Amino acid sequence: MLAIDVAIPLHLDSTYHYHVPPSLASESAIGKRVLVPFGRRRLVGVVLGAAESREELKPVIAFLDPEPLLTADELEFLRWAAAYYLHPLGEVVRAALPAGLLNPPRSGSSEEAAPDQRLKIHREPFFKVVSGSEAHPRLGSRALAIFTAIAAAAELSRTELRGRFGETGAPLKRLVELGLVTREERELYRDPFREEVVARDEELLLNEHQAAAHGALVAALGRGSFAPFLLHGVTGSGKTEVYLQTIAAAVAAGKNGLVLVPEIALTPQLVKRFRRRFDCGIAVLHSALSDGERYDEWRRIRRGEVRIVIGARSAIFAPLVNIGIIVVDEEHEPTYKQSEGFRYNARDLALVRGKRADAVVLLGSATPLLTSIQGVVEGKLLSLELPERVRGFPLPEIQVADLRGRRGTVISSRLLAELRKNLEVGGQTLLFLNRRGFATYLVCGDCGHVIRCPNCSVTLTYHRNRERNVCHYCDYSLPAATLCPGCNGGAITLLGQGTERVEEELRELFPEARIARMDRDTTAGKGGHAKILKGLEEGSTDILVGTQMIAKGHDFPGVTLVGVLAIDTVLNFPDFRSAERAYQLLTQVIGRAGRGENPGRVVVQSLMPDHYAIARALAHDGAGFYREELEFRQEAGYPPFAHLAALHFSGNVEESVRKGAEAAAALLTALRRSRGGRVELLGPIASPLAKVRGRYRWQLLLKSRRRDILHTLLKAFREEWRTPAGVRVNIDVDPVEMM
DNA sequence: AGCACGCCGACT
DNA sequence: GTCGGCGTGCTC
Repeated sequence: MLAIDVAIPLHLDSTYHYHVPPSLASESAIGKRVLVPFGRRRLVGVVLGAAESREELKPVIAFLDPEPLLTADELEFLRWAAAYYLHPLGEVVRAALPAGLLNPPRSGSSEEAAPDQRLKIHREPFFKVVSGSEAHPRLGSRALAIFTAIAAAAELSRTELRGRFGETGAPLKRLVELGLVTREERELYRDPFREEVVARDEELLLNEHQAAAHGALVAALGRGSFAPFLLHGVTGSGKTEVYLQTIAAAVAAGKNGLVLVPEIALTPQLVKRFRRRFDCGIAVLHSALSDGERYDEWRRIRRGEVRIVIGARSAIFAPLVNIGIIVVDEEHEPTYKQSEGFRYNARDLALVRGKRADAVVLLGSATPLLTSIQGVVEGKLLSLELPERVRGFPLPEIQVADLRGRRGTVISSRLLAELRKNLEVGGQTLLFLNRRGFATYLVCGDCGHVIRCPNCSVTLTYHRNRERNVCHYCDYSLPAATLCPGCNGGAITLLGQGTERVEEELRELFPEARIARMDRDTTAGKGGHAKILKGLEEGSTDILVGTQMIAKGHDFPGVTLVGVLAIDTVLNFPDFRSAERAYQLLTQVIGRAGRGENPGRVVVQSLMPDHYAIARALAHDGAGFYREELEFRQEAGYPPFAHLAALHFSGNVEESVRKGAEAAAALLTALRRSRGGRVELLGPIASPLAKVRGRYRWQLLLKSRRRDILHTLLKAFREEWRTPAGVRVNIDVDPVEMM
């Protein structure tokens, strides 16, 4: 009897086997969803392949798809990812499919009922006039009007007809019966944005560097084998145009293109440029899509109706076939990393998927990861450089406002002077501060009590427009108290400035200026980003204050002043990559200035203006920064070639999580000894035990120079160590090097 | 993740 | 005497 291997979307280490009753045997296929009994539940899994038949196997209940959702090749890729990230395959598969497809059926629904009822496929009848047919003399006036309308439009949907004629059921039926009109039911895709009309545009003339990069990429496409590139181009150097023209070459050669962007809500301009440039089908997997809309986009891709897919990190799993090129825009962005559940890095997976598909992989950035720079040095990545801004536009002029000895300064006198000047000439200003809220640190002036989150033990941030103290870690909040909860008396002092405070101060300083703020608090709703960015684009905003989201990929030629209020908060972040992050952020923010003939000005405030990450960013000296950072890491014992892995433990009971982590540490130490060492146990790091969203968490950090050894050790750990009940372990493989 | 099985405290 | 606490283990 036929038996199959099924991936179950639960946190389980193994896959499960079922037998297929003869009546269903013809439906069984790799990549289809299958409804199976599991314990006393019924779950939806995915068919992985054939299995050896055994007597005890339970039978599958039903196959849920007429055609497979995933190809064997895609499943192989997911298998690889599951093994590499040491994560259950079923959950990896779930991450790769549109949300909801693997949800279990609601209890009580019939056996045949699709478990994806939430994701209804929309169908719509379309009406077309049969060629050569003429209005029938016996038609009523309504039917005649409808017939004429359909004839004029070539084809009309029922919705369109209803909009014009009201209820159209009877006359349409008659038209069809008379053979004048055909009715065809088609699936309808939901996408509120597709209708947006965009004007075509033409390819831009490439400058010498762009042309050289483009030439190398097209040549690699022509060879049809895996070729990974790093496109290192300064801000404003025209990387996007290189992407566009290279993808155009791939499409012309009959191949498809996949484009990953850090966060699609922040890159509407990039998407628009693709829509303007290409006539072929484009799927955009943006975060504003509902589950249903996302499912529709997914099906368009699956059916081969699109040639180009643009999306955020999960788009690396898009069911696109025949991939010629994968672009990872802003490859240094930390958002490529999924940090919950199945922890993967889409930037790394792009290289793996590209290799499997014999595709060109193009990692683009003005501030690449140190890892990528090292990849170039080692010959694993091919380097393409765009050292100049397009049309020779100059880089902005930068000044440093040294904050040493001026504690508590939010806006230095130098920045204030520049702001005033810029407002006078009608220029726009971006102000960057890496902290939202009003005050980031609340302390009692009398007893010194600090207000902390009871769950996460981090300090709460005061938000003035909500009048609440909020934990930025778990979202816990309290009504803002003016009296100290510690001594029931002393007044709370507000320390540490956030974007809300800066906005308020600016309104006092420049009452006539039009000021906006962009951070997670002001961009919450659908289209929140777009609204704020539009204000800047249309010139109805003079000053925009914001967190790092203002640093990302927009071109605003009107911005002639950029102020960086406190880059030191990034630099002093407790992470060995903090210097790299600071350099990247600073360079990106600086790059927002003067995207045009006007070079613009930048003022950077810092307590550590001489730090190499800051100094090199200010000098536009990327090469210098990477050289110094490499040296620094080698000295500090964090060579860029070290691999890190974190074991995350979480559960509801403090004791079991701590004990679990301790037992894991002991086991890892033992394993390391028996397997030759060369892995360093660094953790526990940061807070030994934190409570986040009601769950206790603990993490262990491992470091090794050899990925294979680290990986073997982690794998052995997964196999040998039994997770205590109530404790969940996630392994975060953070390959600092991964080519 | 559920869901059951299984042994120890307060209830109709 | 049972109802039910959640610790432990299993799910083809």
